[in-house]
Amino acid sequence: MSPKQDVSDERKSQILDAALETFTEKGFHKTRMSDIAETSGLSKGSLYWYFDSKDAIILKLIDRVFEFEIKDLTALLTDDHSAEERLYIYTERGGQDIIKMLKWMPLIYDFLALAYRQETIKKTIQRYYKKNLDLLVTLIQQGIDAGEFLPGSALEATYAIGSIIEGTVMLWLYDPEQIDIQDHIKSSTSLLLKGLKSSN
Amino acid sequence: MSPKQDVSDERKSQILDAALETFTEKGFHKTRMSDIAETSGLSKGSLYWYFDSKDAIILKLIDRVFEFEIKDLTALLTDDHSAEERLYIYTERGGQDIIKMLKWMPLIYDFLALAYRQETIKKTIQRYYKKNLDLLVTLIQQGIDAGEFLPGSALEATYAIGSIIEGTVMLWLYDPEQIDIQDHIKSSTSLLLKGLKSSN
DNA sequence: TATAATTGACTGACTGGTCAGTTTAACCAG
DNA sequence: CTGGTTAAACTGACCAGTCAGTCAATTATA
Repeated sequence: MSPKQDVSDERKSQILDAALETFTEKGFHKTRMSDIAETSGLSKGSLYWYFDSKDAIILKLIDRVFEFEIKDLTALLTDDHSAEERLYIYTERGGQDIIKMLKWMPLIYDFLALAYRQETIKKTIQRYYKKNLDLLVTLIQQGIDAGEFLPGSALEATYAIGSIIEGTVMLWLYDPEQIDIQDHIKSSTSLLLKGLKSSN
Repeated sequence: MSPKQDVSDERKSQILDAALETFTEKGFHKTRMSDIAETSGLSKGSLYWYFDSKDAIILKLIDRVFEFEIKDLTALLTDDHSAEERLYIYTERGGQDIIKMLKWMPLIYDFLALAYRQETIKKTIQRYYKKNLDLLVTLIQQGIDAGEFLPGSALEATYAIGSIIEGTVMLWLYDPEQIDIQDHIKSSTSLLLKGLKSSN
C-alpha cells in the first residue's frame, strides 16, 4: 500500500548512533544538529523528519543507554553455588556491563545533571538501579536464610555493595590509571563479605 | 592613591554567590549572564568588569566548591582513640561535609561532565579526592600497624571505604527518600570494618 | 578632578527548527 | 516493459530568536 518500504527504524537508529557518538565526544550542549546530521550521513531536515527536537533525541538516547543490555542475572537466583560465589558472579558480571558503558561516561554525567531537572529522566535512571539492586537484595537474603551470612538487614548490605560498585566508577573517573574497576569491586566486595560472615 | 577603595573581592564573591545559586537552580547552560546579573544585584556590564567570560566564572566556581571547607581531619592522625573509632569519626565528618554539598549536586554533575573535556577541571577534582583519600589510607595503615586490623593492603581498604562514600551519594541521588546518607555510610563502613578485623 | 566602578542598550554570531521544493521507490495501467 | 502517479523520504537555504560579550556614557568616590 505504502509506496516505499519503511526505513524509519533504521534511520532512527542511525540518528541515535550518530547522536551518541557526537554527544559523547563534544557534550550535549556543544553538539549541533548539523553535527548529528553530518555524522549520521543524513541532512538536518531528515533529523526532524524522525525526531521532534534535539531534546527528543537525547531523551530517546537515555532510554537506550540505560536499557542497554544489562545482563539478565536472574538465573543466579536458582543457581546452586554458594551465596558468596553467586555474589561474586553478580559483581563480576555487573562490572563487565559497567566497563562497556565507560566510554559513554561523559554523556552519562550530562544525563545525571539533566535528571535533576527532568522527572522522566530521573525515572529511567531509577528503573535501571532498581532492577540491579532488587536482584542483589534477594541474593543476599538467600545467603542469610541459608545461614551462610549473619542475620541482619539484607537491604543494608545491598546498599553497601551497590555503593561500592557505583563509587568505584567514581574513583575510576578521577584516576583511571590507578583504578582497575573489576579488581577494586572484587576486593571491596570481598572485604564486605568477610564482614557479612564474621561473627565478631 | 586610588580614588576609590577596592571592592573587587567583595564584588567577585557577590558574583560567584549569584552564579552558584542560578547555576544550581537552572544548570550552567540554561543560566544567562543576565540571570547572574540580576541575582547578584549588579549589571551585566559589571560581571564583565570582574570576570572575562561566563566560562571564567564557572572555572572559579569549581575551585570554590571543591576547596569548600573540607574539615581538616589531620588531627585524627594523632588522636588516641582506636583506629576503628577514628575511622568512624572520619566517615561521620566526611558525611557531614557531603550533606552540605548535596544542594549543589546538580551543578556538580555539570562539573563532572565538563571535567572529561577540560583538563584543569579534572585536576581540581582529583586534588579534592586525593586530599581525602590520603588521610584515609594513613588511618587504616595505622590500624594495621597497631594490630587492630588484619594485615593487608591499606590502599585497597581505602578505595573500598572511599567508594562507599561516593557510591552512597549516587544511590541517594536516585532515591533520596530511601537513602539516609549518614546512616548508610556508617552501616556500610561498619560491615567493612568487620571484614578488616575478621580472621575468617 | 581624575579614575574606578557601573550601567544597559546594542551588536553580531550562532543555531534550533521550518518548509518549499526535489528525489526515490513502489505500484499500476496500457 | 514503460511511462505515469503517488506519497514517503529527503534536502538545505532560510528565518527568527537568543544571548555572550561590547562600549559609550554616567555615576560615585577619594
